[in-house]
Amino acid sequence: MTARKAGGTSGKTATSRRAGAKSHRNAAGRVGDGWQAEKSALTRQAILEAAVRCFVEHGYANTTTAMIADEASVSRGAMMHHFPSRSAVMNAVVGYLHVRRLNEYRALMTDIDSPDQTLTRAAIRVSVENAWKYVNLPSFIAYQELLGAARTDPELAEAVGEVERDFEREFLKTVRSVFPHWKQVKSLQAAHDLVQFVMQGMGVAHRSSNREQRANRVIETVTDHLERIYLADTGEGEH
Amino acid sequence: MTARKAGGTSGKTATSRRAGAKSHRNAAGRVGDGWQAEKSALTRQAILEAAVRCFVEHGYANTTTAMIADEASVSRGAMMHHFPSRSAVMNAVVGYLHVRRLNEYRALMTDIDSPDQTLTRAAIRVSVENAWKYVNLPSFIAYQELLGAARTDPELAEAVGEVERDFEREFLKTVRSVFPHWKQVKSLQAAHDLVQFVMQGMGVAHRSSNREQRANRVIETVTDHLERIYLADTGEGEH
DNA sequence: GATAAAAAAAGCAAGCCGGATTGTTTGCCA
DNA sequence: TGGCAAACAATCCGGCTTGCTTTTTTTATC
Repeated sequence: MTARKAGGTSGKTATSRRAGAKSHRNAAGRVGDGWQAEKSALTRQAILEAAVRCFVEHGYANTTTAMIADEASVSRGAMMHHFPSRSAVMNAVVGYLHVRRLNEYRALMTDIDSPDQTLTRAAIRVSVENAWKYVNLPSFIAYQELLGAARTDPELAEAVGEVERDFEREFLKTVRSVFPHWKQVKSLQAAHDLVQFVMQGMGVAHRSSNREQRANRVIETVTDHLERIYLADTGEGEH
Repeated sequence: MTARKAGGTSGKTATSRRAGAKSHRNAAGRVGDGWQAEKSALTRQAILEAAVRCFVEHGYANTTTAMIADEASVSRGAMMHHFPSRSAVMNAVVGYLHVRRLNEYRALMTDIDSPDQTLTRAAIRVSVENAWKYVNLPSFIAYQELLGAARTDPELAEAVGEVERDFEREFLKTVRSVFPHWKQVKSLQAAHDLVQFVMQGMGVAHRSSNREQRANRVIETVTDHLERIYLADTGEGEH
C-alpha cells in the first residue's frame, strides 16, 4: 500500500539533509532507534485524547474524523496515517480509556485513608462519594458514549467486551485492596456491585431534576446500607 | 424490515380508512378534530412506533428517516408530510415514549397485589423485580437512546427535559398509590430513587458479564434494604 | 572501518470521489 | 385540498490517492 516514491523525480531535493545524518544526537539518552517513534507515539496519544474530548462534547455519533484531527491539531491525513480508519481510532480509544479509567479509579480509591484495623463509616462514605465523583469524570462520560454505541455496533461491542471483563476484575481488586478488613468476599462483591450500578445509573441520568441533591441523598442511603452489611459480616461473623 | 409498499396500488392504510369515528386523538399529541384525519393519526402512530423499534435495533444515531419510513411501511414522502423534518419525528417520539413508558410502568406496578393493611416483603420484592423488567423493555431502551443523544443535542435536550419533570412526578405518584401504607413520604422517595438509579444503572450496563446473575443478587440486596427502611418507618409509628 | 551518497521508509498535508442522508419539489389521486 | 409517492439537489463524511518533507537505513567508496 501507499505506493511510495516511484514518482520518478526521486531526485528528491537533495537539499540539506546530509549534514550529520548519522550523528543522531540522542542527547537525552534515547538511543538509536527512535525519536521518530516517540513522536509518533505522542501523536497517537494526542489523537486519542482529542477523541475523548470530542465524545464528551459532541457525543460518539457526532464525532467525525475531521473533528478529532482538528481537536488534536493534526491533519486529517496524518491521522489516517496512524489509524487507517475511523473504526480503528474508536477501537484504540477503547483501550486508551480502559487504562485511563482504571488509573483514575485507583487514584480516587487509594485517596481514602482507612485505618489499619477497622473500617470506619467515614471511610465507607468517602469511597461512595468518590465513586460518584468517578462517574462524573470525562473518561466515564466518554466510556458511556462508547458503551451506548457498542449496543448496536458489533465491532465496537467486541472491543468493549474484551476490556470489560478485565475492568470488572481490576475494579474489584482495587476495592479489596482498599478495604482489606472486609473479609466476606461475597458480600463485598455484592456491595461493590450495588455501588457501581447506582452510580452508573445516576451518572447516566443527566437530565433528572435536583441531580446533586438526590445524589447526596442516595450516597447517604448507600453508605448506611454498606455500613450495615459490613457490620453484619464482622459483627455476627457468620464465619 | 424491508416492508415494501410499492407504487400507486399501495393497499397500505386503506384498511381502516372509513370506519367513521371522528375525534380520534392522536398519541403524538395532535388532535384530529374529525376530518378524515383518522388515517393520518394512524399513520403518525405507526411512524412513531417504527421509530422506537429502530432505536432499539439500530440506535438513535443510526436511525435514518428512510429506515423509519420503511419500518412503518410508509413512503418517505408520506412521512415527510406528517413530520417536516427528522428532528420533528424525534421530538414527537419523546412525547410518544413519555406516555408509553408511563403506561407500561403503571401496568407493571399495579400488577402487584399488595394486601390492604400491610406491606409484605413479597410485594416489595415483586416491585423491585418489575422495576428490573421495566428497564429491559423496548420503551426504556429507546428512551435511553434519546437521553444519550439529548446530552449533546440542545433541541432534543429541551424536549426531554420538558417531559422529565412530569415523568418523575408521575412515577413517584404511581409508587405511592401502590404502597399506600408507606407513610414516610421522605423515605419512600429516597427508596424510590435508589431503586430507579440502580435499575437504570443495570439497564445501561449492557455488556457487563453475568448480567442476569448479578441483577438477581442486586434485586435481593435492594429488597432487603427496602424492607428494612420500611420496617424502621412503620415500626416506630405503631409500636 | 569510516563516511558520504543513495534509497527507503515514515510522518504528514491536501484534494478528490463515492456513498449516504436529508430536505425539497413536482406530480398523482381520491 | 389533504394525503401521499418518487425523483432531485445539496450536503456531509469517510476513505483513498497523490505528493512533499524529514528521518532512518543501506550501500558504495576510500
